[in-house]
Amino acid sequence: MAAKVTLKDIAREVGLSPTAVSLVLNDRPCKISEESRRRIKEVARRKRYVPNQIARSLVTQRSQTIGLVVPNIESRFFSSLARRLELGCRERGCALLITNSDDAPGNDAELVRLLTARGADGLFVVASDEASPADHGLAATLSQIPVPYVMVDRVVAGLPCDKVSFNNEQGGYLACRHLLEAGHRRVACIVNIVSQTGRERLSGYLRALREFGVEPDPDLVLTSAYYIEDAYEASKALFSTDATAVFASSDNIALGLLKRLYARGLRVPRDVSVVSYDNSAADVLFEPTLTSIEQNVSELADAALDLLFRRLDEESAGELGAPEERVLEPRLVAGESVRQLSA
Amino acid sequence: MAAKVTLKDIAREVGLSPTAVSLVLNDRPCKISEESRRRIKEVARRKRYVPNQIARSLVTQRSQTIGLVVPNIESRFFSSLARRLELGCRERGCALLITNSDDAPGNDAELVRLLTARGADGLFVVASDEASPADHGLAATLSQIPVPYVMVDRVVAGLPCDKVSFNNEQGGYLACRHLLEAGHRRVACIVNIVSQTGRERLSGYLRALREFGVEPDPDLVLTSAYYIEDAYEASKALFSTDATAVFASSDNIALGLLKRLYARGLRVPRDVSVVSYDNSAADVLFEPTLTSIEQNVSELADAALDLLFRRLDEESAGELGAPEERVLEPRLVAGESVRQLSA
DNA sequence: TTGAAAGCGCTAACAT
DNA sequence: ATGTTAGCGCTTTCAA
Repeated sequence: MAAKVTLKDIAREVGLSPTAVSLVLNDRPCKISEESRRRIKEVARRKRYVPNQIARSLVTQRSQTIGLVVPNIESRFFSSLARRLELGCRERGCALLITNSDDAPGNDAELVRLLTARGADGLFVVASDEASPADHGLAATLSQIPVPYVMVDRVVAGLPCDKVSFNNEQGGYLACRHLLEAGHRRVACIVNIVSQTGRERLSGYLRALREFGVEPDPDLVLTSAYYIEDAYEASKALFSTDATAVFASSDNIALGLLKRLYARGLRVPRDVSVVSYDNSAADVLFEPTLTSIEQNVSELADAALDLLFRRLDEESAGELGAPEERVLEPRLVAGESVRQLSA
Repeated sequence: MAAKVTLKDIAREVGLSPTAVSLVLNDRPCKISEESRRRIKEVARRKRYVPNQIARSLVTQRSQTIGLVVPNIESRFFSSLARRLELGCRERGCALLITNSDDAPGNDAELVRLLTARGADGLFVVASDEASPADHGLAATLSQIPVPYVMVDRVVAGLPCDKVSFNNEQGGYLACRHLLEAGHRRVACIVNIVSQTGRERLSGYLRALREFGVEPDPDLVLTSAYYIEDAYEASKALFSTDATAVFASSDNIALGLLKRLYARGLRVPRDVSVVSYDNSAADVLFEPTLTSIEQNVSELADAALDLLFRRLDEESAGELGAPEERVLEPRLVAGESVRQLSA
């Protein structure tokens, strides 16, 4: 454990002022003689000077740090998102402070405060899914923080701020339409009804049914909680229906469903057709490959980065524009898990 | 975006000094009248005062922030680790700054510097696996930073510092011994030879063979790179051997292997027995369940937290002790993927 | 019971 | 071409 080296140490050793050292080390346009520059850099390197960001932040009012709140870093979707955001921030000279809310709405607001207290210049916030559409704790906290932020993926309605998310309703619609177009009429849907995201996907599913003139059957809408095991349990109820196809509205749900189907000796798509959502790497295993609704994480991250850093630019430039909301479209990627029913 | 409120603002409003406000808001033992206390707290709450951690850090020389360098946050193992470390840090009043090295040894050292420059009080470092056993870039950087750190999971030999890791050699040994005990004699091993971890597991495999008097057969040692697809490719070579069992020395390798076996129409354990390593959630899907070598992430995180925070205590107390290295033992968890051969 | 003053390490005006 | 001064927001002696 080496000792800390400060600007002043270097200044003393070189026999110049701290200012001169600061100027040179930051490559600022100034008139310091080549000779002095050389010596300053020499000494800095030899003493392994590392500038103290904390001190710099205090005076510049910029920490070069961005905060991120995610519900669950263990989920593949969020860890990918975190990774891309971190890359993007680093490219722009910032570090990313990642925090985990464990999907507990109470934590969201606390983490937002913690992050701003630590001087984050801006925030990416993925709200807890269980947050009510107008979560007041979070909304109130966000409206009071002194830095720009972007709500990502899960969006609290009625909060006028920058937002990026996927169109979940459309995702559900695409999934169900695909099954209907393949000739299925008894299409089940397994959904986490507690989740805002899940409800949106469900309403897309219903829209597709309506569009095809198919009467929605409550018995075909199965509810499952978040985990694979929950979906495994929920899927049992399928066997007492005449469904020929299932829309599994999340990756975990798809995994639980498939496990259940296999355990029962059923084959996909021979016996049941399946459309999944947001295929995780795990699905690479499946023969046949799964047809699924894909959300492009990079696109999400890029949009969020773009929005936040634009805001930061605007902020330092003076005036900032109106909040912007971007909705990204999911895509259906055809695999081999849907059987074409002959008419 | 609200404005920033400082100690001074409150002091002015209450008509007391910043000192008084600081004392009260930090609950320091001091003699400020109950009446003043009340008013200070009142105003602080009303104005939604949030203390500026940056300023505080500058004077206390403590940022209440810990840094983490992981090779790949998208990997389940590391994201779980990150989550547990973050929880542990938060319990202890610290935030965790998570950074991703993309398994590039060059990034390790840079991130370590970045984190310390940002005033991290301590560091958890998971080295890039491809870092040579005595990676000098990283080792040199680490030996010069002014804060304590713990090397986690992947350990650079010859660096005298706190370390926590799993015994990979023992893991390989347990896996292979289990197969040998089940009567298998033609036991293949698929391993990422580029990785330090992989090589250790391989040598455990070889030790088990020696112990059972089985001559190692080079044809049964297959090399694969990191990803599932690599393992899928590598596994093809199995079919030209007479192996009855396979030790898949990582989770990705197990997935690629299984995909290959299934594609070929082979069944586990009927046709081939398999022992996996570090089962990820994905494996929950398999029927039969996989026998595998398990590493307890919580244990790893707890040990790392314990070590680092003890160091931090020692540091502020005065003298600090000698580096400590903890090696955790993996466990074999029996599933149904190993067939007992009758003698 | 309270406040003034100094200073953490750095940057940014403003001298010289 | 280089230095001085002031101050970011906070904590911490030390003095009143």
